[in-house]
Amino acid sequence: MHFELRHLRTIKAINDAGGLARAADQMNITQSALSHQVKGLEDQAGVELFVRRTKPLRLSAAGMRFLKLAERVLPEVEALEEDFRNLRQGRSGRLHIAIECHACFEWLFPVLEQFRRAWPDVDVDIRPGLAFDALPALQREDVDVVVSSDPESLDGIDFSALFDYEPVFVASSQHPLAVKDFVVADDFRDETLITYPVDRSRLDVFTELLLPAKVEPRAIRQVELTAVILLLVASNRGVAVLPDWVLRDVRLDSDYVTRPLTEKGITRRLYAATRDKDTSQPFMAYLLRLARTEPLKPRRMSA
Amino acid sequence: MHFELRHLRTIKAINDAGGLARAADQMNITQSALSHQVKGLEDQAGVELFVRRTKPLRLSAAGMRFLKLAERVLPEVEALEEDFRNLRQGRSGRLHIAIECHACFEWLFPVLEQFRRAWPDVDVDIRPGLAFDALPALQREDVDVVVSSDPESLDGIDFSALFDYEPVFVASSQHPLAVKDFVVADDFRDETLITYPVDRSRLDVFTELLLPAKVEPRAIRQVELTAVILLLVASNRGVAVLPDWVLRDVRLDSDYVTRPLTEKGITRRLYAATRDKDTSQPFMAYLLRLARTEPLKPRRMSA
DNA sequence: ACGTATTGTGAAACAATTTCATAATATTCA
DNA sequence: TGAATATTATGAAATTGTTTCACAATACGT
Repeated sequence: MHFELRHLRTIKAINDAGGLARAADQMNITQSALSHQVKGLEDQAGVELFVRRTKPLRLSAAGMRFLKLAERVLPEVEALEEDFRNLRQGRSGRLHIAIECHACFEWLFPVLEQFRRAWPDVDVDIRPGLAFDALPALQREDVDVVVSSDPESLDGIDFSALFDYEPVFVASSQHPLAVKDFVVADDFRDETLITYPVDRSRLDVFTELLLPAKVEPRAIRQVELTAVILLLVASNRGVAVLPDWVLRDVRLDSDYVTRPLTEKGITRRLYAATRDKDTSQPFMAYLLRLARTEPLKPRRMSA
Repeated sequence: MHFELRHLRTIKAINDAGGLARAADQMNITQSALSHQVKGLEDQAGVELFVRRTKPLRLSAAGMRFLKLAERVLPEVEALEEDFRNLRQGRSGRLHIAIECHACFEWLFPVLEQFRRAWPDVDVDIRPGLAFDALPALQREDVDVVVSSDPESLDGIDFSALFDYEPVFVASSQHPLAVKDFVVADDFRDETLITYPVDRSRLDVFTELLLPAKVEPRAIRQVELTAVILLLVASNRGVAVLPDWVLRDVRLDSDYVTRPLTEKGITRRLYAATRDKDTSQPFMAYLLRLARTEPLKPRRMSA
């Protein structure tokens, strides 16, 4: 005994139309087909769904229960069908974002706020847990966008450049290094470096400066929140290296000094990784455009 | 685009089994059949339901929504299937009863109370509104049992005798007629007769006594509740004729007198009308047995 | 009781699902 | 990395299910 939605649709149509013949019309099949179908259904169910004694076919008590089920279930099914239609047309979808760079919250949040207004049917979320192994998760479709500054050549994955940024040294204006025009790797030897609590391989100071120069800071202190890092820096408990966009406000604050790393400064580029089949989806394209233009109007890509 | 429960079952099975091949095993079809089915479903939906890049097939975001639907809908469908299984085995069903005789509540209620304990899955109800046209309603399957004292020969309808009863005259012990051993039609000429608010054709006093004798009571007062009728009778505001089973307690009460109608008394028989296809259903047979034996142990059928 | 409206039935046409055999692809483990 | 294994995909044929056609049977209204 296995019911099908076809059966639910049939029962509902017959009830709505008030008769088998009229229902058949509405469903664009012959009355005969419906009659066979009802017979088959009643055989399967082993229960009489209709009162045969009367002429315009009417539902029996058991048939009524069937109808109740149909009226609860069919709208849900149709809602999903509608959902899929939207999805096919790119009006709805899922946008779960993994961020490898810990500081990206800072510009991503406002971007997503704006995105949400433009695409209310898209299911937006940030998955901070997946900082590790974000790209495999992208391939497995556990997430839909990965924000990263380390593009890899991966099958089926597109990397779209978003914008360039500069990892910038920040210290208290009381700090000895404040007198220098720029800082170099050796300057960190006697400093306490404050970083996000992530692996060195994903911190620009290390990958771009300290590891190549084989310099180890005197101490490292890991702090979760950007605001707290800045607080500690201001009270001279250590120094930090943060992306320039995080330091927008700090640059104007006389408690801090900001200095480039190396004489020329270091430039890094941020990318959004997406599955190639999604990259040109309307809402995805919209997000990428937004992420390229919105975060920092003053500072654009340099190349 | 038309989904079927088969598709929901497929998605759920693949998710539960963690792979297409294992799911096919569980569903007792070949892996190939499932593969074709999934392909067909994705074509219809126009949406990728699975991540093909990985090997044990996994649900995509859209597939997850489909799964959610399946997990909401399938249990409901299975519940109905279970329901129908019970119904086929006669364990569940509907028992909506129409009573033509207004006083039948008195014995029917306790009977149904006992019935409900024995058949908890049967949907029991009394439909008092259908006192008129109860038999057509029975044929239309609007109700399942009609309690009546007027059997008709009707196609597809069985009348099962339940028990005999006697319509009995009841009056205050202060009433002038209390001195008589029995009452006759003429005795009503100067009385206020208290009856249920139904048509005369369904009141034994009229059909069996007053109409044949062409006697009209001085006044008629219609009262809904049996207890209220008895109250009015006790305070000598009128007389009534009620079935003996209603008067069981009253007979022992010195405020009342009860007297037979005519010298020999009148005997009526109560029937339960059912559709012939239902009459031998287990729970229906149980109800009829109960209704025959339970109401009045002291008084059984006389013929 | 007759004509009309409605439902039921069997055989054939049509459409779908499933199987079989085998290819293609991913994953695992040495 | 490359074989061995596990898993999914595909095409053609067999099977099963659904619909149509033509007409029979049955209820309903006047």
